[in-house]
Formats: sequence, structure tokens, C-alpha cells
Amino acid sequence: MDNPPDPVAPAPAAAAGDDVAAAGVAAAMERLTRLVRRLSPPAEYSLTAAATLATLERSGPCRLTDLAAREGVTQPAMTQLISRLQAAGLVGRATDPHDGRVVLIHISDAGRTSLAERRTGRAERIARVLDRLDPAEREALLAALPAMESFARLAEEDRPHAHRKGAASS
Amino acid sequence: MDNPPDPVAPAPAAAAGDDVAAAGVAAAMERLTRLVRRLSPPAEYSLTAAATLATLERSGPCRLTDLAAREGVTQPAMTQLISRLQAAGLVGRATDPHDGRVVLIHISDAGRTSLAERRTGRAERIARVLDRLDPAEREALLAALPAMESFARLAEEDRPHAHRKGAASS
DNA sequence: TATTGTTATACTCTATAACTATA
DNA sequence: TATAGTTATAGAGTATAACAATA
Repeated sequence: MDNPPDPVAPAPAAAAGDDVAAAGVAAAMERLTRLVRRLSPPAEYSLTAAATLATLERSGPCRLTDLAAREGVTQPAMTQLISRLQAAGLVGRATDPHDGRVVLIHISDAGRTSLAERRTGRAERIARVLDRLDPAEREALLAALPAMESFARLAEEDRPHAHRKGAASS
Repeated sequence: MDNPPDPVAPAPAAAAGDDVAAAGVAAAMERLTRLVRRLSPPAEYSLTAAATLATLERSGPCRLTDLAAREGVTQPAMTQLISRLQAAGLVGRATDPHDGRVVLIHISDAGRTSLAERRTGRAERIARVLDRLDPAEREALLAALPAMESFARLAEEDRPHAHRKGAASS
């Protein structure tokens, strides 16, 4: 694939071998990302919407601000997303009795159903591909699932500060 | 951020077979997708733009229609994307001498440089996370990279028909 | 005053439909 | 007529800034 042309480049907190490993992981993630869009149903709702629903299902009612932070979007963006989801009947709003400012979002039964259907559809497609994968590779893929979970968790924790993103040029 | 104490139960660990496996893969992909957006803060250009550039770099000059099909977007969308990338100096257009209708897109040196920078930046972040991953898990993740490649390739072949509208779920 | 959330506005990206040019 | 690409227009999704309500 791509070979880092400079063997010097001392990464701040990474060993030398990790550079190559990271490049491989990066390439794989790039490819898998495109894949998700293809294996997902024709965009009944967006990726963020699906992720938000999943979070609500997994963690229960959640404040809007927390949701926004968790999904990596701004508060206004989450307000609008929730409004769309609410209009579609997939989530509900409720005010916190202890704090009048707070809005608690919860997934509805329809939301759970929709999420389940989406997952089923995608799982079917994935299963079809897995079925055609080399057994050894399938084994390797499944063996790496816990690692992916850990990786994702670590990566989500790894952003106390926004790593100098150069003033977002555009 | 404050409380991600979920004991991590992505798949109801059971030896049921491909169904469970697919669900696990689906969950991992869902999570990794969100991750890509966070680990790719450059936002210099979109995910599709990056993927398109990568395709052009990997496969050489390409017809616009082929690019659109390959990236899973419509022809007009690709026309506009290419126009943006061309305006940014990252790709170039050329007419096919054999067929006046055809437009061949090629990546420019600036495009290659930009792509390399993007990859480097992301690889650094990934390396930082990998560094904190449990050695056994890191091992498992790296061992699964070829499988991910194969999986992605198979999945891309698995769509003889373009997407149709309606009948979204399942 | 600080927070939680909403509204206003602008921009990016994508899709469908209609169009031009070449084969 | 069929194919390759563009233009026109609409809509989703997001961000920043300004605002209202509650603590």
C-alpha cells in the first residue's frame, strides 16, 4: 500500500514499528468506512442518526448536550437531529423534573424497531460476505473484534484537547 | 466522556454462528465509522473526496463514470466533487483521444502530497491509540488487517445492482 | 453570571431531472 | 438512439453566532 518514506520521523508517543501498523490500520479503516455506506440500507437516516439511536438504546435516556458530545457533533446539530428523529417518531423529549433547562432524550419503541431492522438488514449483507471469506481470515476477523472495541473506546477517550487542527482553514 | 462504564457487550457471546458473527462485525463497523470521523479531524475535504483521491492514486487515471460507481455516488455528484478537487488543484481533467465524450481524471502531485499528509496525520493519531492498546489486542488487530482487506474487496464485489429507492429497511 | 437548549443563517455534499455533446 | 458528462434545483446535515430560559 503506502510506505512511509521517512524511517526517521519520531512519532511523539509511538514506537517505530507502530508507524507501519498505524498506516495499515488507517488504510483498513478508510476502506471499511466506504463499506459501511454500501452495506447500510439506502440512508433511511444518517450515520449519525443511527449512532445516536444506538447510543440511546444502549445507555438509556440521555441529555442532549451529552448526546452531542458523545456523537461528536455540536449542540445545535444535535437539536436538529433530535427534532428530525422526533418528527419521525423514533425518539421522544422529556424535561428533567430536577432541572428545567435539561431535556432528556429517549428512544421510542418505533426507534428500537427501526434500529433492529436496520441492523438485521446490514447483518444479512455482512453475513453473506463473511460466508465467502477465507475461513482463516474469518477467524482472524472475529478474533479481532474485542480489540476493535477496545481500540474504539481508547480512541474516544483520546481527545481531551483537539490536537491543533490548524484553525480549520476552510 | 464522563461515564462510559458500559461493560461492553456488543455481541451476546454465543456459538450460534454467522448471525452472531455478523452482528459483532456490524457493531464494530458502526463504532469504527464514528471513529474515522474523529481521527480524521483535518476535514480539509470530505470522506468521499479522500476515498476518490486514494482510488486515483492507487489505480491511475479513471473515467468519471467509473469513479462515481466505484465510490458509490451518482455521476452528477462525482462531477461536482471532481470540480471542487480540480479547483483545489488536487486532480486534473483530460479528454480521451479515442472517445470525445470521455473525461479521464488523474491525481496531481499536489493531490498526492495532500493525501500523504492526511494519512500521516491520521496515522499519528492511530499510532498513539495503538500504543495504549493491550499488546494481545494490538496483535489481534494487526493480524486481522489482511482479513479486513479481503472483506472489503468481497463486499465491494457483492453489489451487482446499484441502489434503488424505497423499501429501505431490511 | 453560567448552563442548557433553540433559532437564524450559511456552507458542503448529495440526489433527481433536464440538458449538451459525442458515438 | 445510447452513452458520457454537465448544469439546475432541492434537500439533508453540519457549523457558527445570536438568542431565550433556567439555575
